[in-house]
Amino acid sequence: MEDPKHLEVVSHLKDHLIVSSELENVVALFKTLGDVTRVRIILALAESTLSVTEITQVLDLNQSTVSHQLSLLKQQNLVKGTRNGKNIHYELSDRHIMTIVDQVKAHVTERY
Amino acid sequence: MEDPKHLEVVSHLKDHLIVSSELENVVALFKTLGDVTRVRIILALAESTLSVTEITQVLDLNQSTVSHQLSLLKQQNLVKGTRNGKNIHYELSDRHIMTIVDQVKAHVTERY
DNA sequence: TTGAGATATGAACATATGTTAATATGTATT
DNA sequence: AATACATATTAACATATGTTCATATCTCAA
Repeated sequence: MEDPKHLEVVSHLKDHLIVSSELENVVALFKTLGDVTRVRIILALAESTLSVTEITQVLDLNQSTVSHQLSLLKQQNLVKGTRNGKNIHYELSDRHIMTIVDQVKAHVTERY
Repeated sequence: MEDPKHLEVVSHLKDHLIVSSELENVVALFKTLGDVTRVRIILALAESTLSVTEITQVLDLNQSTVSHQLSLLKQQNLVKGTRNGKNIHYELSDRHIMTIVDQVKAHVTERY
């Protein structure tokens, strides 16, 4: 009843599925994108470069929340900030991110 | 010192950034992909259709853990299972997922 | 150098999440 | 029907996560 090829494939699978540090990085990135606040910040920055205060106002968030989340986004290389006097202008560090978001949007829209 | 266009853009941004249910869905999908165990299961299923027991053996996981995580993956339409006697064969429900994973891999690899 | 505005940081808290053990449910075989 | 195997479910637990308040740090202007 069982396909002999299947058994062979499965028996060898264990050795081939390595827990690479690359996997850890991919997952960490997904985790970072798995929060509404952070994605809203990303979407806002996709429209325009913004200071922390501006993000706070535009998204109706606590200043502290914005700083904390920006810090996580920076750690993942998703945004970068450059000081401009008293303000820090934040922007997406990479076009790639929007591509990813669009990709997932497409997946979500497809269902049903 | 401030670009007048910038001010205008920002002042209108608040109304245009809607918290859509689509956003919620995108984020939920990211959150689902933001766990090593779940991604490992996805990567395993990308190689071959597998039963719960096989996943358990191949990935060295608790049977309960596998069932729980498969349940979450099913909720997000990432995998589907079809009963086959005592076993349930799980497979990726959609090619899209691997595209997304690859996309993110590319992003991660790019850094430095 | 003092004060005010902008941003970051630390601690505390409530909630969410992942894993496990125990058990229930489903399915085939005898 | 009884047993064994496969999968799902429930409850419990420890840990992780997101938000907030309070406060620190940084920068400019007076």
